[in-house]
Amino acid sequence: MTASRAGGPRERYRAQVRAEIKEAALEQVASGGAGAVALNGIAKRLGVSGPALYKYYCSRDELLTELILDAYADLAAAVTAAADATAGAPARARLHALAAAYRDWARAHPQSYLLLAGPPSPTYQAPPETVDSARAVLGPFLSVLAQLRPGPGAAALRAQLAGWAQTTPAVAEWVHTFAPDGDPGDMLTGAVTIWARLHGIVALETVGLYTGMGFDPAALLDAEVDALADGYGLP
Amino acid sequence: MTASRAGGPRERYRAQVRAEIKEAALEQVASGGAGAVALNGIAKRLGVSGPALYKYYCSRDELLTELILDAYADLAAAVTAAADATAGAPARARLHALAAAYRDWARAHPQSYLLLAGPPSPTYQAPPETVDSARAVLGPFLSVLAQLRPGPGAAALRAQLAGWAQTTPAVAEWVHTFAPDGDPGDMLTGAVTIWARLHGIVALETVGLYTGMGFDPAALLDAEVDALADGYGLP
DNA sequence: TGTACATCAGTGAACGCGCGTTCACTGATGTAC
DNA sequence: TGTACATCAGTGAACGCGCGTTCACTGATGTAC
Repeated sequence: MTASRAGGPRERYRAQVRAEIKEAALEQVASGGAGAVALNGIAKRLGVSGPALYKYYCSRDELLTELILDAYADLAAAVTAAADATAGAPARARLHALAAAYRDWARAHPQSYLLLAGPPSPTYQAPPETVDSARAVLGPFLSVLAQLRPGPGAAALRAQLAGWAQTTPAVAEWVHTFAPDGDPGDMLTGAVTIWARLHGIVALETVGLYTGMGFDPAALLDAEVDALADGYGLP
Repeated sequence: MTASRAGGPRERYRAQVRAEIKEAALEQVASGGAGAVALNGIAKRLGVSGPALYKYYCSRDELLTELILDAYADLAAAVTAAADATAGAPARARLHALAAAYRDWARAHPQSYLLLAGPPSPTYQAPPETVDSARAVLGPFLSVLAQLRPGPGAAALRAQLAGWAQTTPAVAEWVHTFAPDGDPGDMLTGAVTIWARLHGIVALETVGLYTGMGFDPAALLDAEVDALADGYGLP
């Protein structure tokens, strides 16, 4: 038997073509959202017949899933880079930096952001890996929030999330990785809160619902980050 | 000439059929999002040939636009009802009620909410009426926020929005309608802030990104509303 | 009240499109001996 | 080093689908006199 060996020329070629396919698909996403991703269109752009793509992806949905996972990874990398770049700075300043990195990524790849924000098509079923990917984005925020003192208002939420961490070891471990000294309930409360605030601001901006309203979304983002930092007593 | 008179039987029939078409379209939206809206499918459900629909809507996009406007109106009605039902109650309690009404509407019509939250298709161009419709949703929040004292953090945002109200009479008028005694800059700041927070929480819930996270979105919503009320010094 | 006519809802056929996907195949490429 | 063979990327034709939209038309319905 003559199988293609790992790292062999054929396998390397495969990886490269897969990357080219994803690149073309990303251009389609950028130009018209998830709905614009069409295998035939990709094939045409690569100068190849349609069925050829089935040597690399066994369905359109599989390709979409990879695009989503890539987008998550990309966004996570941007946020992580901001966390690394501000290591040692006061928590509030870091939070501003992470939030700005999140928003900037969305502005640079608006349609990719919408890909993460919603189901790409009625029939599409999100695979479970996407949940892990979302965690990668939120992780750096955890490390920045490590010293938060949650307000009394979110008691119910905090209790629920503390319970989640207690019953789900993977979650507790994840929190511990990014915020070793933090209380899991507090940390998760902070993460979920900042996540929702970020998404709200960025999603409305991305779909264009601020159009015609005379304000800079960055100002709203800053105000919300400050409000959160105030509420949590961050320095 | 024998034109069909306003209120005549033919015109009444037209209105009824248009409503049936929208109803069928709404079912499609509910089952698979905006992408699932297909004229042929609607025709089939109404027991009518496809081209017949063109007597009522001259294109698919026109139908989509009506669905969006209807959804906005429906959501606005739900929020307004909550405002009316709590007239006279403390601002904080009313804010909770409006936020809950907003979320409840989204939970009752998740796909319709997604219709508002994003462009239904790559080619679709949102008509300007939708902006006015969004205002109708936010209006009741303005009246509830009438007595807010904005924190110092949002100075930049407040200044920008105050400027917008000054240069755009329609906006100033709109604010005045719902919050006659409020400062336009403060009012708009509050409205935009609560809007983004609501949308963040509700959108993440609607697309299912909280799946597997052990908390009740209502708890998050309550915590965020409380935080906002605290920040704005609402009773 | 009766009749002739204009209106208009609805039909059926057709157009042209692009889609995802399958299949049997060809021909180049890497591999094993 | 040369040769025979297995592998596998890519092709072209085809399937079946549903879509939005147009067109010329029929037949019922409401209206005007």
